[in-house]
Amino acid sequence: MTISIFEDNDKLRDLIEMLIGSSDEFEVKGSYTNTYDILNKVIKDQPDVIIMDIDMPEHDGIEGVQIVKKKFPDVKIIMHTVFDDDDRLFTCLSYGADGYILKKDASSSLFNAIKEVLSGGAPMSAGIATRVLQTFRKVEKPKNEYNITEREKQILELLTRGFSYRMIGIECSISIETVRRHLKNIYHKLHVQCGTEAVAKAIGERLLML
Amino acid sequence: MTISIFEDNDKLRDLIEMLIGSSDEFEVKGSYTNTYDILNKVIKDQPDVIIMDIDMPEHDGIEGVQIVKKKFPDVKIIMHTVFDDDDRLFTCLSYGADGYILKKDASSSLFNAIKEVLSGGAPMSAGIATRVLQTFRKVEKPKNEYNITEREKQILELLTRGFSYRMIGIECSISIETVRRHLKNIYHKLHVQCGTEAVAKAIGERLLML
DNA sequence: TTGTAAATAACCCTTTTGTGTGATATTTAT
DNA sequence: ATAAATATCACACAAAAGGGTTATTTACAA
Repeated sequence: MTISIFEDNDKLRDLIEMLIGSSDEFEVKGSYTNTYDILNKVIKDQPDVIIMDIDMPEHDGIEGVQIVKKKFPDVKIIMHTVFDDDDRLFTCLSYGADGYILKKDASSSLFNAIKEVLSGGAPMSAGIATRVLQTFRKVEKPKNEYNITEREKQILELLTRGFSYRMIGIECSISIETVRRHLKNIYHKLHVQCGTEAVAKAIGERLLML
Repeated sequence: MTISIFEDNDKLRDLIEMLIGSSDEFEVKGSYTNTYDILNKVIKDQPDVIIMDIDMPEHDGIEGVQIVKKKFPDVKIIMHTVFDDDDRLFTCLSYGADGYILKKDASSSLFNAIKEVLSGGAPMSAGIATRVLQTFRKVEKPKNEYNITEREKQILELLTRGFSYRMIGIECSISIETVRRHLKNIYHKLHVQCGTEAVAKAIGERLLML
């Protein structure tokens, strides 16, 4: 199994290289200080796994993940970084990173992570995994802080689907005047001036499911 | 640290109980064959961690997760099940499950999982973690398949914020007629009939960030 | 150079929206 | 039982939206 390393800190890079090279299972094919021309580096090395730092000068690891995964989706990429903010994390994941290990973890984590991706897993530091699962938590209740009634919600939903006042009236079997009255109340409750703004707010605040 | 177990298979339940009980760190406070009246069971046991099977007669583990997490979000729940289908997995995660371990994994996994949730992590079997990360990949698509131009996007965004045609014109320093023309083009490109529908579609398909 | 796409603008005309004001059932909660 | 929401309908009116058509300018690529 072959590994490529992208890490701009010389000491750390040497350390990782040594750590991995000392194993008889893995071989370090290349190590680099940034992701400049990364495609050719990957083509040359043909690594099974890439250890990717994020913060590197000129061409960083996020760029690297994006480029490599687009061309070689089968190459496993483990992010190895100090950053644990949501922004960078989810950007990397969306580009297809296979693992996300924080540098503050023991270096044995990195070694285990390599074995884990190779067996089809997705190694993550504890806090990272928690953050990822957090995103699946249902947005509790549509808290309806605006006191929109059921009828109003129904009408708002039809509006969202592009129904005109008249069509809404027909759909709900009520007069267009009633539709107007409902929408009037809705706009007032949502503190908006018009239908488009109401729709944007309703979707944005998850008052209705789309 | 105290544990409660929900598992209808008698043999397996005994095994888990023994496995955990043999440790001097953990104490099994209760073990049950289904999640009937689970709230009172949890109130009585006051467990730090719950091991939760999914497939149990009458009241299953999915129901259990939902009920317990709603009242006691701080109790850690590890799903321990044979099922690895997306449906059950993401349902449990949406209810707030903290870990998801497959029964086919070594039983030491379960033991490690308990330690991991207690230290704030989110233990998952390898395949599960991969499945979870997979969902972030397809989210990546701000790919403007409708060929909306920059100018059009800007105008669409103003519309979303409740600007009238006239206000958009003033904001962009163009005549209302031009605004009209742009919106006309936008509606055509998005295959919608009116502004509200366009806004709903634009937000829904992430054509613009809100 | 010519052609295509984007942005700009105007005119006409109909329908739709949004608001103000008022009123009457119907349901729900106290 | 009674008060408070909620849902219903109506009328008038100004403003806005949306559709059709045509045209000019700019920029960039074939």
